[in-house]
Order: sequence, then structure tokens, then C-alpha cells
Amino acid sequence: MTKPSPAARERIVAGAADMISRRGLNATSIREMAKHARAPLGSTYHYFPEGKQQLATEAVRHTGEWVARRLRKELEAGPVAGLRAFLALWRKIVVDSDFRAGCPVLAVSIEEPPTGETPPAVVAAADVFTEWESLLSASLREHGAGREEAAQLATLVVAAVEGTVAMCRAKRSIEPLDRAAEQLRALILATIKD
Amino acid sequence: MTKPSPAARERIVAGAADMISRRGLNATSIREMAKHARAPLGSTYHYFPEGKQQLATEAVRHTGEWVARRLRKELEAGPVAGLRAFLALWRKIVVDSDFRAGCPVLAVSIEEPPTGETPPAVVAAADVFTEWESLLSASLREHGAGREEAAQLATLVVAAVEGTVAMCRAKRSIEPLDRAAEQLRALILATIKD
DNA sequence: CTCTGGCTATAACAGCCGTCATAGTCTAAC
DNA sequence: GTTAGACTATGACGGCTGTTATAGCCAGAG
Repeated sequence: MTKPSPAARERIVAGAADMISRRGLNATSIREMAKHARAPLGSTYHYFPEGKQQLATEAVRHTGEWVARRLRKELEAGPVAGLRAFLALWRKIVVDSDFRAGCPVLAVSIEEPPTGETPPAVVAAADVFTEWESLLSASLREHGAGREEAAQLATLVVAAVEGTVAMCRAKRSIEPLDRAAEQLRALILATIKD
Repeated sequence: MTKPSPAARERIVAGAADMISRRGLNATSIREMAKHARAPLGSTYHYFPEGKQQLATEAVRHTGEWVARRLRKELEAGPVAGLRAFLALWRKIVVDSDFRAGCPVLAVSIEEPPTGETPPAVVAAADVFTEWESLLSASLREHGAGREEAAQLATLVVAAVEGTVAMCRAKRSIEPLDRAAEQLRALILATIKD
């Protein structure tokens, strides 16, 4: 092996996730992803032989796991702390990028493929959403929420965050996220029983 | 004039909104929009001399007003009825398209332009979100909700719907929307005072 | 009838797209 | 010191992109 650089591969994935979160999947070219990661175009097809779809899939999973790790850790202190961390995480992304970046998982979800089948990247996006919901839902149940109640609330939290992030980008303001946050916090407090 | 067709222009706008809601803005070419509306490419630049940005802007506004009209009408029966109609509207779009269509306003919101300035289509998207929120918020206040409370809840509803629609598309399931709907309904009932 | 002007048809432009193929480089193991 | 194989460099392919220009049509106004 040339370099001990499995770092190159990961750099490409992380860069792809960032670019997709800003411009969407279809508007992000492989050439730009490569350049953004300071990797040659050839390397892209070396690491990801299945091309753009594979790269997108891995970018989605990369983001999904990164968020899930953070969420898992913060949820140890309870659902309210978990929610706060979840909100803070996205708030930072939106604000630090000057309202230019969002969630790559959402971006991939809303770009229909020409084909009739569900592309792997969209399947990965669905899995990521489900995992985030599961983490929140489990924590809510541990704190006294009913099964159905917990599932509904978890879905609402994920959906509301994804939605507000997009609204914040359109409005060039963090207000939507902060407003929804208030309601979500109150709702969780009213749902858990301790 | 050749035809008494001011219909052509509107057909292009409506078609553009539909295509953008499925594939995103950047992945939808002007040629495809024209073909989808059975209009010649030349007509596109005749009706929309400022090109793709103008077409996207009008598509966003078209969708925004269409939804706002429906919302305004149903809100006459109160916030709960308004919410139900809002949810039903998006539910129909998602289900009827077999999870392939979503919201063009969201799609436009999350595709950053290369330039430093906010493109007109994104500004239009922000305005649309604000209008939907205003309608909901006003109705909530008419039914006893406080100013801040109403604004927060209105933002949460819009964000949650936009988010769930995307989640439904990724998962190829209507469940996320229906789950969030339950929570939103309960939340509104608990907030209004009559 | 002529003529005007909204609309269409067609072609061209420069440039980027995803993908592939090839030849080359350079390190680590033998 | 040789060799294998992971990585890079380069260039090409057909096709699609947004946009513009130009010439043509064809209904209604005068």
C-alpha cells in the first residue's frame, strides 16, 4: 500500500456529506467532491467502484452514525438533554455555515431517481431516520412514556428538526428552529413521567 | 395571438412545481419542464426571460398560494380542522405519487446557490413558509392561544409536515406523517382554549 | 388586404456531467 | 532487488446543461 491513509477514503465521504448537505445530491458532481477532499478523481472510483450512488450512500450513513453517536451519548442524561443536544447539533451546523448547510440525509431523501426502484442512498436515508427515532423513542419509554406515545413523539422530533433546518436556511434565520425547540421541550416534559 | 392560451404559462409553472417536488431544482432541466408541459423550449424563455431562477420562483409561489388558499378556507372551521386539511393535502400528494413527490418549497430551500446572495427562489420559499405559519398562527390566536405560543406551534406544524413528508418518501411509508399528525392534533387541542 | 407582434421552431454555444480505460507511480513484502 | 498491488494521473466518450440567436409562423387589428 502506498500510504497508511485510510484517511483519504473517509475524507472523501465526509466532504461528500458536507457538499450534499449544501447543494443537494444531483447538483454535487463527483469531480467537485474529489477536489473538495483534495483527492484525485481516479481515487473516487477506486474507493467507490459503484460510483456516485455508493458515495452518496456512504455519505448518508456517515452522517447518520455521527449524529447517532452524539445522540446516544447525550440521551444517557435523559430525553430532555438528548433533545437539547440534538437541537444544538443542527443549530451549530446551520449557523456556522451561515445558513448554507443542512442535513444530507434529507437532501438525499427528496431527490427521486429516474428508475422505478428505490436507490440504495434513499434506503440508507430511511434507515438513518429510523435509527434516530429509535434512540429517542427508547429513551422516552425508559422515562415512562407509552410505546405508541414514544414512537409518535420521536418521529415528531426528527421531522420537526429536519423541517426547521430547511426553513432556517430559506429564511436565513435561526428563529424557526428555536421556536419549534420550545414546543418540543414542553411536549417532552409533559410526556415523560419523572 | 395564436391561441387564447394564457393557460400555457400556467401549465409550465404547475409542471415545473411538480417536477421540482420530485427531483429537486438542480436535477430538473428547463428542457424537461417544457416537454412535461408540452410546450416548446423557446416558449419557456419567452414567458420567463430571466430563465430557470424565475421559473423556480414562480413555481414556489404557485405552490405556496395553492396551499395557502386551501389552508385559509379550512381554517374557518378552526385550527384543528385546518391542521387536518393541511395534513390531508400533503398526505394525498405523497400517497398519490407513490412516495415520489414532496414539497417543491422545501426542495428549493435546501439547494444552495454558488453565489453569495440569496437567490429569488429561496426568498420566495421563505415567504411561503412565513405565510403558512401566519395563517396557522392567526387561527390559533383567534381560539385563545397566546402570541408566542401560537407562533411556536405554527412553526412546529409547518416544520413537522415538511419533515415528515421527506421521511415518508425515504421510507416509502406514510407512517411518519400519521404518527406526527397524532401528536400535533393533541398539542393543538391542549393549546386552544375552546 | 397588409401588417404587427405574440408565439414557435431550430440550431448553435461553451461547458460540465458520470463513467471508463489506460498507463504510470511508488510502497511494502518477499 | 525484484515484484505485486494499492493508488494516481490523464484523457477520452457521449450526452445533457442553461442560455441565446435567428428565422418562421399565424391570428387578429387596421
